[in-house]
Amino acid sequence: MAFLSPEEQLLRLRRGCAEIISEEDLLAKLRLGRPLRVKLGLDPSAPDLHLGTAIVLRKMRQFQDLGHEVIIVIGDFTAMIGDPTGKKQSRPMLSPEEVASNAQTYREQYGLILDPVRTRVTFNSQWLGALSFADVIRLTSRVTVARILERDDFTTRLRSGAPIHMHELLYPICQAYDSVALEADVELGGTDQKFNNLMGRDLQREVGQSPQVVVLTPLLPGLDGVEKMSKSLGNAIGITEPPSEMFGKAMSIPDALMPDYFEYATDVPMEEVTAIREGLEAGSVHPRDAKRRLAGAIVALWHGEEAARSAEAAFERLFVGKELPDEIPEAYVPADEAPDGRIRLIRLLVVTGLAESNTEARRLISQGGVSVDGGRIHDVEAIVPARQGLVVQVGRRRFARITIA
RNA sequence: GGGCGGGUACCCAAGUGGCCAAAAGGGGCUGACUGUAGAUCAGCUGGCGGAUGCCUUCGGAGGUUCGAAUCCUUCCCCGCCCA
Repeated sequence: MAFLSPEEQLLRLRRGCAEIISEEDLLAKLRLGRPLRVKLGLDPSAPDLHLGTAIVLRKMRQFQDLGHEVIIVIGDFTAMIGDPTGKKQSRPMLSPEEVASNAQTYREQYGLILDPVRTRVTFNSQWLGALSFADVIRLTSRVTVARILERDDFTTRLRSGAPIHMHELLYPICQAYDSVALEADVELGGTDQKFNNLMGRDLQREVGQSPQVVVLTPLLPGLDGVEKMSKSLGNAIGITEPPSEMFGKAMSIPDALMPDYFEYATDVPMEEVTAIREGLEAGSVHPRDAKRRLAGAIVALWHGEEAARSAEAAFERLFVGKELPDEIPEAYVPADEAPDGRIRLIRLLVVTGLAESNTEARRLISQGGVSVDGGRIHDVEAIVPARQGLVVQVGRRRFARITIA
């Protein structure tokens, strides 16, 4: 795949990008005829790879496949600040031991998308930690306060009276310095990273380096269709989730998001994506069918065609046919919870973790959300047999198969 | 350093001595409907073996009172303005 002409490379790289700053610069760099250094900064927390984070990583993989050098920068040093972008908490710096043990985890996780042998993983404490206070002063002297405050979240917080701490202002500068330290040719990032990435360009220019090209990928909205996809918001589809889970979640995205998901989260050819979008708009394609195609394509990307087909079949049985799923998680009930082979339903729900408290269990039962062996139970005080293999269902999709332990 | 305004449940935000486990909205959960979801409608949304009852919760710690989210003292934290 390597040795494509610069123009052809640009053509491929452009697909699925939100913005490239700038295409001319990228083309010029591609024409240098050497592998470009492509940098991506990532949070040091345990990798949480989902369809959203996969977008930028897959773009990175594309650079790899075109013969370029990719470098992942784990922001272990900048984690002390916590990216002011989100509500992310700042966290203490990792110890060298933690860094070492995490490095392996990153490698494995990112290896699911990137080519492991050609991926360099670095930690920015390596160079940021080496700076003296005098270095920091010299560095910050190159950036004006007005320039930093341009950043949208700072402006917003300032206006709304929310606190902004001094060290947060340093975050963009730190990230920009990563690019300087690595002499990056290209920095990848989500659109929310635009400011930080552009700061890298400025700083590189300041120190006499050729400014990096900024390649921004779109942020994928989560299942709720509002917030961006993130594990902590519970609206994510993880790339290692089992096929049926993945399929079911994909089916639950809002209709309006389908074109975006097709384009950014699957390999479905753009011609087909366009055809589906037009069909949806014209009413000639049923949204349900389009979404099945989407869910199938997502599962196929991570688990293969075969898994996609069986996931669809399972979905059909479970939701359309309202049958039990193939695999029901086991839940253990200690034998002494049911000395006479019977147990209060309320207690059963709590013991199996299907309800958090007796009160919640009561609530669920009285609202008609609880079934035992397929039969809905409305009596809050019901006592049920604590039998091996008993299937308890709460709501639409939470199941447990009882094992007496 | 000075002046002013704030800190309430997952979030936001009312409440200024008892009717406050604490309004409204958001979020979440359950049900109905459906194409899975969404939208819509209805209900629920601190805990306690079944309670006109008890426990925990209104920044922290003390205090006043029969009774405190509400009053007092003190401490911590945040914002704005002035210097």
